[in-house]
Amino acid sequence: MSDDKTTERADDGPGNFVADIVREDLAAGRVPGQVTTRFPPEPNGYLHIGHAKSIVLNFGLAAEFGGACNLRFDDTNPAAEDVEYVDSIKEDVRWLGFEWAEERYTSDYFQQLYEWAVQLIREGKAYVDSRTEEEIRATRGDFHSPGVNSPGRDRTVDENLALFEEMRGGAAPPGAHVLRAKIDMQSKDLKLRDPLLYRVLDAKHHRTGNDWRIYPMYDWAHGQSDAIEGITHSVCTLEFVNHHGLYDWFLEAVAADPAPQQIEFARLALSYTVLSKRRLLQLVEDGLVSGWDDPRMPTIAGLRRRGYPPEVLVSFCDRIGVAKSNSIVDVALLEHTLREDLNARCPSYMGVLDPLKVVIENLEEGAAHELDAPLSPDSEVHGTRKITLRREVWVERDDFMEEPIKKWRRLAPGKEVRLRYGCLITVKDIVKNDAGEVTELRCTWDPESLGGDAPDGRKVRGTIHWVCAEGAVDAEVRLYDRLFTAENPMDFEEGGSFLDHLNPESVELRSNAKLEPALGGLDVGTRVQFERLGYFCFDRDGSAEAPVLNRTIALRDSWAKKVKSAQDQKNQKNQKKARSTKK
RNA sequence: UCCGAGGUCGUUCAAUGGCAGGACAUCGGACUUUGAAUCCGUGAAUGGUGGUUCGAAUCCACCCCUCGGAACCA
Repeated sequence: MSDDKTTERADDGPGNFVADIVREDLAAGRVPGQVTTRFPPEPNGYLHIGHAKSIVLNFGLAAEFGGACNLRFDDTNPAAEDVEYVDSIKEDVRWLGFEWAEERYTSDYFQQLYEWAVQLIREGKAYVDSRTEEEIRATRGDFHSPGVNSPGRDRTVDENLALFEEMRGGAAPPGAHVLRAKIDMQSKDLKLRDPLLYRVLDAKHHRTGNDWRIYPMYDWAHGQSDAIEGITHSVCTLEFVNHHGLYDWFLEAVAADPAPQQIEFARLALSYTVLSKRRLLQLVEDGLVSGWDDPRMPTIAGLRRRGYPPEVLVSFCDRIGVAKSNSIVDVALLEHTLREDLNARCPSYMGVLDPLKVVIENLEEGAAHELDAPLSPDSEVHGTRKITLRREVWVERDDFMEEPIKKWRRLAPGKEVRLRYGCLITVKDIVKNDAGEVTELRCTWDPESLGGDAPDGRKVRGTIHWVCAEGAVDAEVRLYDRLFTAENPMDFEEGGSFLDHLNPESVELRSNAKLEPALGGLDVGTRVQFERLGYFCFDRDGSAEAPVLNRTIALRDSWAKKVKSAQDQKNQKNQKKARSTKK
């Protein structure tokens, strides 16, 4: 074999330091039983592509090392959480292609957590503080000064037990008492300055109803839940690095053995995108998008509706790597991954978004030429479909220029172009309305070119898409673009907001689109390429008779890029000129 | 200012004391019945200063920069 070298230097993809840690732990015999991870969303919002990174990491670790990954809803704050979110989260994880070993809820552990808390009180490691929220905050100290001990620290075990029962049983109103761990108010690790374990909340929990009034705080609940489930590697994002000491302290305090290990990685940030539940919620609530699944949203539901296959998100997460340094991934990488997948997956049809009529004058009225056209230029996998050429066809308005710029290959007066898989036509006359708008192109065709080949082998550089007027399917097409115009939408001027960077052209409607007949009656969710335009997905807003399509992403367009950069240069030159003449 | 986590091409991830490499982006070329896809190619980086070493992105010291932390949120 000639590939000794390639196997020796196997391309093992981008880095994943978490997988490295697991591998080392396994090699050193530090993993009791099987590798076990969990994906722990709080059911207070929809999942987005940032969560996909965590999902792929956690489920991927379990798969790679033959272990298991649980889905755990971290539902310790009934005020913010709801079943609506539980359902959407499950749907999204499944759609991404992952199946959890067990579906768990932190609320499943409320009883155990409570018993452990009582144990901590008995051991003098927790106490009830009866001061106000403000007092507690004020005595915590800050970065530079130590905290001051709470008077609650001196209460006896029995006193604490009795007070804790008041909290649990209903005698104490919300805010009257909290349970705190007795650690060290002088610690330089602020998280260790007697953190709260429990607060009293008068809220109905979406699962436990009114069974409980005391609700555990994240830090108290999370590590213990990990321990209960036998999680070996508890992977979380970087902002929890500051909780690491407390995570370990709680585990040690209840003698969890073996103890899970918390590992922090950098969450995903994407250019031209906002990924924070709070801000996504704001977009939804302010009506700036149509909902959580608006095709412009970076939510899993939004991307799904936009036309992203789940494999694209997984493969994207695989190639961005997992590291510890905060970074912003270029959205172009996502778009590249998308196009790569769609190019292989989608059959290519023809659709005209902004139709302009072409009449082929020397093509006999009533005549119909039926042709077989391939559904993929590069492979046989998609087969062919029939298209029909008649006297009247639709072409893209953008494909005609009355006064063509240089290197223009498409329709222009006197110019010959190819109708893809159809024939060669030449523009003879332009018909305009009173307003001076072009309404019709009168052309002639070369009957010898039926199918699109030049009979004498002459070079025809321009090839455009078209749709036969008779039998065309009317459709609405929505052209989506990036939601924000700024690379980092969070980089706004003082007094402004990320909304200042909203792209006013993030969606454009083409309500008069004409599609080839083969596109009629396709199922919602079907993905196709429109030749020369991009990839499109049938949306649920449409019907078999009146389809609605979302543009998932445009094809790469090096011509448009060239035209634009030429224009930019011109503008710059003009500006310079203007400046120098001013002087 | 205290504690903690980080700092490698434009971006992102590698190289774990031994020739700084891949992907995306950029630019150029070939091909083309999608100005697509594909193929080929170009340019581009170790935050700084000292030290250890035959040899340092990697080890040590000091400095600089970025991010996170003082919720009865997760």
